[in-house]
Amino acid sequence: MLDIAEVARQSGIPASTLRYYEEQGLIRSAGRRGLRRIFEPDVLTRLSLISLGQIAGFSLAEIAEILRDHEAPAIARERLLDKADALDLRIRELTALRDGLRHTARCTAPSHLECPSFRRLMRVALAHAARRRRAAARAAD
Amino acid sequence: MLDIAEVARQSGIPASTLRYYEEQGLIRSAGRRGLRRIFEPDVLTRLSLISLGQIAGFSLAEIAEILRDHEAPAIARERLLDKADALDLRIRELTALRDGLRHTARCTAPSHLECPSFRRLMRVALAHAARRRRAAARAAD
DNA sequence: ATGCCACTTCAAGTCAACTTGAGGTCAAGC
DNA sequence: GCTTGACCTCAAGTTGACTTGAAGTGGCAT
Repeated sequence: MLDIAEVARQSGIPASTLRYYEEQGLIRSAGRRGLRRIFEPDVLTRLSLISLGQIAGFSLAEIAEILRDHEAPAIARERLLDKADALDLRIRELTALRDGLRHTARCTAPSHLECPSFRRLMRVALAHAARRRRAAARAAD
Repeated sequence: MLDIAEVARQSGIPASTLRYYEEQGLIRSAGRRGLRRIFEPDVLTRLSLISLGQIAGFSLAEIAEILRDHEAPAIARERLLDKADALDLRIRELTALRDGLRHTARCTAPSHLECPSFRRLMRVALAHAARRRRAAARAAD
């Protein structure tokens, strides 16, 4: 059994955040010793999963939902595959962007705006931004 | 010359956001017709660049700085290459994550936690999260 | 010339994900 | 048994990127 300071030390996540995660239902403590929370060691695994989800671009609310599902007998496989596909798209975008940045740094043309590959990149950017706004608007319903 | 509604229409960015961007020094209007802003058409290029920067993970403040540099005779090539390298790292992480998600969905092992590749993925996640926190702390100075 | 309504400003609100602070409790070492 | 200080709660503050609302102005079609 670990106290909150030990969990913080081993996970690298501040105690304030751990309390916040508990309040949000992302983790739970095994009980209390007096006032103080005590945690089972496997909370560290759960915290890894939470970090993983954050990198993947899930909100904490989504992560909470997935973790709930995960505790049920069946794992939400479809959800994971969806997110993998979304990551694919994002990876392609970031790759294009990276290449665009390298090109921009290398290219000695008088203006980057004359460069077709740079202009293509910008079109992708606006399209992506529009997509994000639509997604945000949908989520606001 | 374009009015704000036309810029909004062509860029897909709401007028409220365009005013906000102007206030933040990201774009500027060519002048006013009465109270109303009028924009030169090349503001659309600038807005593309802003979206591009956002995808790349720059904050608006960073984008403003880069755009300022960009207007000076020399382009901040080094900065761009730095960001390209940072993107490389991020792309590698996301790729690992995507593969991990696909594996997790496919893998029928009783518990993913027993799977070595899944466990490796989780270590990467915690390390990444810690790095982000350190970066945020540095930025807070 | 007049009325509409797209524009304007400015302050305040929102959202996620935390952090901070004040004031309180209690387990443990001396 | 007393102090210390790590822990607790709960409310409020913070940051970034905007949005919203109220109240005002003025360009332009009729």
